[in-house]
Amino acid sequence: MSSTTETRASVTVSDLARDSGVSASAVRFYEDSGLITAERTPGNQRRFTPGDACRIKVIRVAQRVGLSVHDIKTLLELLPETGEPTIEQWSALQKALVQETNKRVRELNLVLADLSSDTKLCALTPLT
Amino acid sequence: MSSTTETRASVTVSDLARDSGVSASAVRFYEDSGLITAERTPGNQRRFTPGDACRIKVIRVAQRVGLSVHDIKTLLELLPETGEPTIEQWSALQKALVQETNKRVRELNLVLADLSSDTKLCALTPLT
DNA sequence: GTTTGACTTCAACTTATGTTGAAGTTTTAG
DNA sequence: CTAAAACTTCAACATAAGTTGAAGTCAAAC
Repeated sequence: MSSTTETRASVTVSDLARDSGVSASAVRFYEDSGLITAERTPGNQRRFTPGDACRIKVIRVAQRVGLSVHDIKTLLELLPETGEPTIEQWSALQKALVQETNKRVRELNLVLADLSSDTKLCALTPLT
Repeated sequence: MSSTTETRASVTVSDLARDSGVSASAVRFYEDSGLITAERTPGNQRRFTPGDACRIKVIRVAQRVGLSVHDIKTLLELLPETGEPTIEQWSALQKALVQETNKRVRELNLVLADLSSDTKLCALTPLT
């Protein structure tokens, strides 16, 4: 009854880079930053799980939202440190990302409001 | 018939910093970056015009939109290099800022769309 | 078993947006 | 005039998010 999908470490740095759309150096950077984790071969090479590509895709979406690596690290604590996340965990993460996105949208709407109330942009020289 | 408002250089770095809400070092940085210009006293000290506080306020709004100093420099080319901008010039700038803001909002809306079409966040393991 | 292509670590470099501090000069108040 | 406050330039530091390259090690194919 063991799962057929091998989730154990088998993905190399460059595999993961290819699968997730970031560079190999970024993959290493994310591991150094604690956004992803890797097992090591006896020879000390990194081995990721297939699910890590998912994790990196989440990182990329979060970056589009405007979150920093530090913020993203916090967000990813919604997922388990080990093994595949449950649907519920993914949902919680998704929800958090949606909320962050809406926050940024609200900030931009404030900017639009400020831009419209002209005098806030800058007190225009009053017409004579 | 000369104007009563003295627009000629009379504002020091720290005056401008106070009036615009940024630090003195930021004021110098913006001048170095070409976002604002200053005349110099015989002793080589910077002297800004009162209108420069406006310019810096625009810079700050533009930063809230997410524009870089480089982008902002381009934007500010909508204003005259010298003297007070006309209402039309301010309007053009405001319009450009609104457009940029809307662009960012659209980008965030794309993120929201991606977040909603779950499989884009990451292909969730299909429920058995 | 050896070669070739990945992989490892680590330090230095990059861009952006400033801040901080040193050493020296101007301005201003008295 | 002179002393204090503010100004000048310039170089170094700070943080974010990586990239690049050197020197050495590992894995895979033949």
